[in-house]
Amino acid sequence: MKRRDSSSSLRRSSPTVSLRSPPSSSRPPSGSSSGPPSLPSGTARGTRQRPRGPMPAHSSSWLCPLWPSRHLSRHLSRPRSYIWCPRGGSLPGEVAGPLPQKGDFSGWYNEILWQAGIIDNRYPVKGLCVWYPYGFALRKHVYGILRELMDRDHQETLFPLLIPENEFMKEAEHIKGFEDEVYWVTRGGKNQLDVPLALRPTSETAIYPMYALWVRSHADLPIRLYQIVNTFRYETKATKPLIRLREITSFKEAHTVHATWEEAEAQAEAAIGLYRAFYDRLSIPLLITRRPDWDKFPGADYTIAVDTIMPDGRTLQIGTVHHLGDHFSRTFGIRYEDEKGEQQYAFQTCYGISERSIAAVISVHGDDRGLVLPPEVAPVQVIIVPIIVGKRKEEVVEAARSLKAELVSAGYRVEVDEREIRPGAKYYHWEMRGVPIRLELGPRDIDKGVLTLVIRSGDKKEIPRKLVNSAMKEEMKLFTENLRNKADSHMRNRIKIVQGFDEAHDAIKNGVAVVSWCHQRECADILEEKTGGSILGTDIGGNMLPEIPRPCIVCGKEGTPTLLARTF
RNA sequence: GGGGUAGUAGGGUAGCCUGGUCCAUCCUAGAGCGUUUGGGACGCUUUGACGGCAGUUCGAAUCUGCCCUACCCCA
Repeated sequence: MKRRDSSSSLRRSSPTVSLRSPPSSSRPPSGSSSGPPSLPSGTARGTRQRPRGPMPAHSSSWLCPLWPSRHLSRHLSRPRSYIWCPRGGSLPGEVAGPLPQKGDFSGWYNEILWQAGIIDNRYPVKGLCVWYPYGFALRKHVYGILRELMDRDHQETLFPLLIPENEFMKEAEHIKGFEDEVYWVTRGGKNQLDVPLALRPTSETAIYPMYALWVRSHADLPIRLYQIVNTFRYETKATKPLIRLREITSFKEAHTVHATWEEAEAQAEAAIGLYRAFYDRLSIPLLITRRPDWDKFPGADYTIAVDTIMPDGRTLQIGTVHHLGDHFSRTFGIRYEDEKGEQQYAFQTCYGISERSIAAVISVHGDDRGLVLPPEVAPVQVIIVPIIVGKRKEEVVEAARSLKAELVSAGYRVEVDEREIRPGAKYYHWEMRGVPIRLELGPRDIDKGVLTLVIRSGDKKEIPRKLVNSAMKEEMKLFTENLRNKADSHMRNRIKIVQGFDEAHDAIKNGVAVVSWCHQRECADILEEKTGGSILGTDIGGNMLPEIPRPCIVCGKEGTPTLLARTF
């Protein structure tokens, strides 16, 4: 069975996994006397051991990532607003091991998440990750866009993490889809629970019993709610940070209720519109397809998914929209009284986006030097690097700070890097973190009344100090446009319209093959086997694809444009 | 689901086949001192590791078993 997205909700089948808390007697003694600096070496290793990956180098800043470096606090009193990254000044990785080339996507991806301070995947439970402050700031801005879009006609809510077994087991298809990957809470303290509690793998079964209570009349409809929560899935395959996780930390799931099937369909369309808008803001091009029947959400009438193409040519599902029909409303008893006074079952949709959206931002835009972030979501949009030489230090620092103040009041996220390291080291540091614009300010610039401006894409120029505000606005707009154009053309180049199996097989080595397919399962199986790819679905995005010939690539009957790819 | 490779300091390696008690080295980081500063500064002193559990043994990083974890390939 194919696995598509750990994030936005699909299925799985079989036994259940019990979560067992360790007997209290086996709990390691808490490192009572050990001071803060001993955490990484002492506590962590001694008791729980942390086998994976690189470790941030200096322990005190790992503990207190927001603390200014010692040198700085000693020489220059600096405001604490600095977005400080774990491991302080220079990263071990930046010097010891350069970032792998993006051509080695797997190596590049694993390394950049750590080096750019996004997440640390060395938490001692497989498949769980920790967000670094910088990564969390990126998440905050990305999800800020998502919230803004959702809030236009949805309301945000919060439902519990735990779902009682009896509710979870109500919808047959749904259970079959998830039961193999559900974590179960079976004990409270020393007592066995009467009713085992599932950690939500997705929240249909948490939300719909409440919807059954809330929905009374047609006047209550439509309901459009969403929540941003963590969800848990016991993935059995290899996990991958932000992409295939056992704890999805950032699942935005929307659940709507409507009077008719058609209204629900219109809502699904609207949801796709929202996701288009969301990814457009992130400059990420999309493929939009209707998933084949055997690959839809368990319990849905149909599923529409949005994917993007990763640098290695594989596709990543970064959002799904499901029309649930009345399957769940029948099992959970979500009924309303219509205008004629008759009880009717409601129709529902749900749709989700996860931190895969952030994986996409990182992967689609990043380059050999590190992250490249769209200005709208960059935690730091402008980094000011004071060029401090000898005697004019105070003057330069003051100039940098007042420049920052000016830009901050204009609404930009700006930092001054006052660390006592060489300017070049700072440039590399902030390039790795994807800061769109760097302003260098030294004695020579002050004398000339200019700033040296460097775009993350590489261009360098001088701008008059007085025009800095308008220049920022202009440069960021240009930068965003360039990002979008580059990503778009990159994607277009990876989509190939093909006629035969061999051609398809070749095309999916680097991207997506467009074939014509007749919707028959048998033909799909043959197609997938002969080409080594998976069917994403039938194209409904359209904007990327020209017309293609009609006969099915397998049987020759009438077909429709269908996307075939290697998937994550 | 199947197979492969590998876990030694924060990161990268050596040592393992042939067990021997100081686990070596490179980079980074922490503590300390000094010199530096327009594209990754440097010198000296110092701190820090054999994934876990069990077994074999006088003795285990090394041999055996189980577990955990990571990466790669194939359904």
